[in-house]
Amino acid sequence: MSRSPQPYACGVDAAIDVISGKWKAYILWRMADGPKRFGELRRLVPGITERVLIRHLRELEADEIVLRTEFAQVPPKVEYSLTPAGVALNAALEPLADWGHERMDRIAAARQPATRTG
Amino acid sequence: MSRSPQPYACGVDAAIDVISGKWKAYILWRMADGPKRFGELRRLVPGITERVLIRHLRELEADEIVLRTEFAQVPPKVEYSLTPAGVALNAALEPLADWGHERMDRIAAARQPATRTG
DNA sequence: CGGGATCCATCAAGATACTG
DNA sequence: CAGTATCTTGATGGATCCCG
Repeated sequence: MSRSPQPYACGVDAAIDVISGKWKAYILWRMADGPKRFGELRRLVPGITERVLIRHLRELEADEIVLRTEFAQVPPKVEYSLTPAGVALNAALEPLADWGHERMDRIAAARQPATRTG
Repeated sequence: MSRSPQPYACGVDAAIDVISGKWKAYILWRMADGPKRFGELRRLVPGITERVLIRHLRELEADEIVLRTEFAQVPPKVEYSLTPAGVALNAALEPLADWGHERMDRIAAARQPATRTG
């Protein structure tokens, strides 16, 4: 998926397209409790590289999910926060999160090729 | 995204991982009103190739979202239907679909690089 | 009809290094 | 601190041909 130039058949397509980045949903989740700085997000999303983080942030910004606020200061400071649309998206994600939560290990199991008992 | 071997941080990750295929949500949507045959799905999802369709179907099957039923007949017949988990997933997708529906053109606009008036 | 196999294009994502 | 630039790779999606 991801940013197909085609018109969407239904709302799901569009929504999925917005959050189908590898870490996007996770980033949104982390921003739910308030604005975050770049460095904060990097720490909150272990394993992500700056390049990927900034890229996801930019895409989310383009989709009006997050708001980037730049402070003109001597030590650079930028804050990323959820827009109203972002808050609404997070809310819409809740049932999905719930569904995913109870099926999480089933899903994880499907991604393990073998049983690997030893 | 897609089928990361890592454990999920939250339910959203897992859910997104399940439906982040290019056509997966759309396929699920189409199966909501009853079992579909392979050829039907191919017609219902215009533009998809057999390879990609079967691949998505297999993955959804592995995630226990769809059930594949094979009929031992002279003309081969296979039916794909939603499992209970698949039905629940579709239900959980509704708020997201709603969100996506009202922001659809905003999202589509973000994917258009320029204004292209001419 | 319902797939499988192979080859290919694209792009998201990761590693690393550098800058204002 | 908050990015940017370049290179590489692996996954996803697509085209085409073949088979039971």
